[in-house]
Amino acid sequence: MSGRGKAAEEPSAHSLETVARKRSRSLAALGYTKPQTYEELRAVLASGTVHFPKRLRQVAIFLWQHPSEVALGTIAQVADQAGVQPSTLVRFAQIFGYSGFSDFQLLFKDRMKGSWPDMQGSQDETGEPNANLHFLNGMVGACQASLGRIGNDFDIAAFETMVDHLAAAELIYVIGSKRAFPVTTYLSLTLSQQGVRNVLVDNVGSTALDQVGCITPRDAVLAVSFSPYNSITPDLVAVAHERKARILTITDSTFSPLAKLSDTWLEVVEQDFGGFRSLAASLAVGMALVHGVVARRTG
Amino acid sequence: MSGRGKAAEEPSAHSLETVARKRSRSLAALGYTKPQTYEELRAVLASGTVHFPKRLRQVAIFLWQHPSEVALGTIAQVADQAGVQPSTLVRFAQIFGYSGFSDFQLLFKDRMKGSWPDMQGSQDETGEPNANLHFLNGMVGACQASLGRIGNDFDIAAFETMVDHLAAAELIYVIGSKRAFPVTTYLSLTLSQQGVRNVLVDNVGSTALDQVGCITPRDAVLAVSFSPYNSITPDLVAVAHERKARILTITDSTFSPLAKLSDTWLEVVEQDFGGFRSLAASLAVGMALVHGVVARRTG
DNA sequence: CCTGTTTTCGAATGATATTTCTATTTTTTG
DNA sequence: CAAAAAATAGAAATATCATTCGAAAACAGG
Repeated sequence: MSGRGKAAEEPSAHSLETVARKRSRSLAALGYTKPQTYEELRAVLASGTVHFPKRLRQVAIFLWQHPSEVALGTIAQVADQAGVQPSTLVRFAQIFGYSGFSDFQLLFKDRMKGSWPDMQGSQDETGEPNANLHFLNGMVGACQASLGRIGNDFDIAAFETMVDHLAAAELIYVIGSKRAFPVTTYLSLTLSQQGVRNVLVDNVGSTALDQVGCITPRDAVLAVSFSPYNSITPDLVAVAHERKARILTITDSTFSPLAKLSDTWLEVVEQDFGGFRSLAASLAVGMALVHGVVARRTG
Repeated sequence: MSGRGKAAEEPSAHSLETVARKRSRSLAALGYTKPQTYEELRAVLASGTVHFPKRLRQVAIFLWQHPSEVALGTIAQVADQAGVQPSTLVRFAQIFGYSGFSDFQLLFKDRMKGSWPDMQGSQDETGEPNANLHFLNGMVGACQASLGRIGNDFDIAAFETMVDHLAAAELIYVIGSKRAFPVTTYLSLTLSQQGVRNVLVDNVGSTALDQVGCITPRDAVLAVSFSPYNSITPDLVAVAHERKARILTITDSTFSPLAKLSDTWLEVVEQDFGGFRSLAASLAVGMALVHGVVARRTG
């Protein structure tokens, strides 16, 4: 919001050179051009051509998932929510060629302004006095928003590929921890009910590694993983990958460590409300996968 | 964003009097209460009961017509666009009982955050030739329908009672099998993450009966069960009932064997599509329960 | 036309946010 | 395993912002 600094001038040939010599790492120096719009930024992030270290990746994930927080908040608030230092945000912005966070933030503000061109008139009077009911409504809203996103942009090609691989597999290993575990549980259950043989890797008795150690190249792994990616799932999937199994993943961003291990992956972004995350979209996609596999095998 | 000032305390009877004597004009002094939401503010402005002098009216009109500018901009930018001095904006905010512009601006930011939780809404009703996509849309529809039913008829009283009992319990046993298991898994996980001690009765090693054999009258059981009711869940709950624990149930019909064993129960009806049942509504209600318990215990 | 009150303006002030810089930690490389 | 490079955290510095306050202007009533 402040401290814009007088160094806000466009990166001239000279300053580019200087930066490149001094810090040696800026996307501009690598031939990238500074994203002028939010969509361009998203495209760059999604391309996966840029590999960030831990904290910067953390920032990228947060920007991806909570653009409105970035637009509305101060650098301190955003840094806090993303779990990094304010200076890390500045570094991130500068890597993309901006003079600092304020400059960078304009992308997000413009985006918001653009997609909400000062409506006037629409009124919804939903006075909600009860706190519990309020939360419930918020949670329902988060679920519906998550489901809504599926309708908008869904990678049907990736989905079909996943169905193909799963249908062709001799045995399907279903892997997921923490928040993803309810999803894998339901997947495994419905697969079994539909007569599709599968193994739910639940790590009871800490036997997960031994289980995935039995995977053969004819098998497929259906992995589900959400940010933060600090569970055992990536390790298990890495083993499966070494053993040359097909890896099919449901995850919530390009930055998932599973993305690069996977033959195909689907992005399913779940919304949260008050820190409680929806699973509705993932479950729906999961059911569709099961249905697809059954249809492919029987049809 | 800054200079919040130490004069942020609510207008007490005394300060009201003082202000009224000194400046003689604040809506609080006129019996108005400080608007807590953007909608309330709009209502006050629209009512036309307040007559502002020229510059303040200018402010009111600008706020009405360009709420997003107010949310995203700094006081200087907003003042500039509205054609007034920054201090005029501060005065305006203070008339409504806020300590200053920053405080006032939160109304607009919250409003934006709330109604822009990441894109949502637009559904394309294109006739879908792809079978997989068709099923996915059907599944999404089933989820949304299930969620929608919550909004219509929800027994908030039963919900509150359940929260009370759960919050009062020494230890919470979470029980559910088959389709209900993903729900109990997520319930147990989030409860633990929120610091609420609980036992997930998962029947690994067929130890479920022994686990529930440890239940005391000070404990509570949170049971989830769906039709058909042929699983082990009713048996486990029956044991818990004999041991005089509180029984709180989420189920899908009056005919559930759990209903008669329960102190309180909530009906959550999940819709299915092609034989695949949604869990969205149960999960949403479950999260609301967890949230309620945490709020009750900490608040 | 004058006087008391209300409103507005704009500079001074106090507070906050952003950025820069450096020591430390982590990672990579030979 | 050691040395070099990169990345990070944290604090200090700096720029910007929000608020206050006194004086000038506009207004209303007599």
